[in-house]
Amino acid sequence: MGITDRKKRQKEEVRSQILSTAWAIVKEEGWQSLSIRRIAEAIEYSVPIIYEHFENKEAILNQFGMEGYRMLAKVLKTAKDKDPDPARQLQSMALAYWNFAQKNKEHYQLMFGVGMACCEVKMCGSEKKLYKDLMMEPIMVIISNKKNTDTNPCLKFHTFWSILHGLVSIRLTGNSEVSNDLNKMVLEDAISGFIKNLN
Amino acid sequence: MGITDRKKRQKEEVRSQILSTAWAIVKEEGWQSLSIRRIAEAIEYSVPIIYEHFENKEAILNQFGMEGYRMLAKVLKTAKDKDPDPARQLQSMALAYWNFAQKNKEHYQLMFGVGMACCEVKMCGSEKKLYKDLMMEPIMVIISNKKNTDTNPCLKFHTFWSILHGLVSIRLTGNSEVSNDLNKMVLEDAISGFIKNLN
DNA sequence: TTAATTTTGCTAACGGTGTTAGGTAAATTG
DNA sequence: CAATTTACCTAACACCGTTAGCAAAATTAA
Repeated sequence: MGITDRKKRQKEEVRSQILSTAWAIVKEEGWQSLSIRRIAEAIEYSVPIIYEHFENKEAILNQFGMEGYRMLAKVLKTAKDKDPDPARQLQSMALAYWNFAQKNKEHYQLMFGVGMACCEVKMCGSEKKLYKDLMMEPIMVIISNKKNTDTNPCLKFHTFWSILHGLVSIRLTGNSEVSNDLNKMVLEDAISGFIKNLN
Repeated sequence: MGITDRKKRQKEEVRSQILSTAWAIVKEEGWQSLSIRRIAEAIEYSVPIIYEHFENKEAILNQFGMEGYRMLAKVLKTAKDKDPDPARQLQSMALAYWNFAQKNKEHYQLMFGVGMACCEVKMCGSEKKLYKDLMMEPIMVIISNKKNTDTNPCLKFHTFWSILHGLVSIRLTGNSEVSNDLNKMVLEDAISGFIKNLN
């Protein structure tokens, strides 16, 4: 039956239209602007049609989430394959990870629940500065005690903070299955490594 | 005038009721369940009353955001004051930071835009595993090449990932004012420190 | 005490969201 | 040509943040 074939193709076409339209909206205006109604309007179909292709809005988001993980795996693989040395592999993969997040901001946000529907806490400048200063001070003391004068304290503070925040937010968003105890061990491991490197 | 005094007190009372009720809702059901209407119902006032105390919903959230920063600064300060040695100060503050995030999950989410209105990307188990395996492999190689046999590769992978994710998500959420170039330098700094520590 | 004015709080609406029940018109089948 | 399936839409439900406009109460002035 060629007719049912064509119908299947047409239905598939609508499905991919939904996804591509959704992506266009996200790219232009961010995740917060993505709504079922806006997709429906853009593809010139009524709202319930979308629910014939996806169970709900989350199902649409999941498509992009999975796509993101596949893309990340791909760039990591190519980075890894460039060199047989494991240490250089790690360096290269780290850079690839960073580049992926930069070039695919929207994917990364979805994959790790970062900055979605954020509340724009920008007004607390002075409150932020306080805890920043607190963490910065001992770092500067350690640096000044060493002969290595070209160490950037601001850079070191940022490294310190990144380690902490990465650890915490991975646990908070439930992106990991490790226990609290292991998480705490990771913390101590990472920080002691940081301090060793500081000297 | 005692009357205007009492009125001011009563108004202040309503304001703090709004905040405490909002907090109760968040604690019980998370940020996604917090709505102006639910607060109004709980304090037994109509919705517009809330707008007499706060410009909008975001203003309410900002209160908790600022409170969070103040709390964080406090615990960091006490941690720092426990020891004059800067290295031990860093260790202690790192632990304090971690404990703060654990005990004040809701505050931390708000402060750093983590896992808010997240899309629950849980279905991509196999997709996740792929990139995990890729990053894990070179770590295991390095570990096995060294004599230190008690190094946990799973722990090391998590450290590696935390550094990366922390760096990325801080930049994505706009929680930092550093440039892309500096951010990249932090990346290289942190990773080289990690690898050095791995050996 | 009464009239004018301010304060206080409400109802009801606007425009938006995700989701679904129920009905109509078109296309396919018998 | 009639019956049935398929495709699709309208309209609603229950939420959301936000605001305009009005009624009642409290305060002040005469």
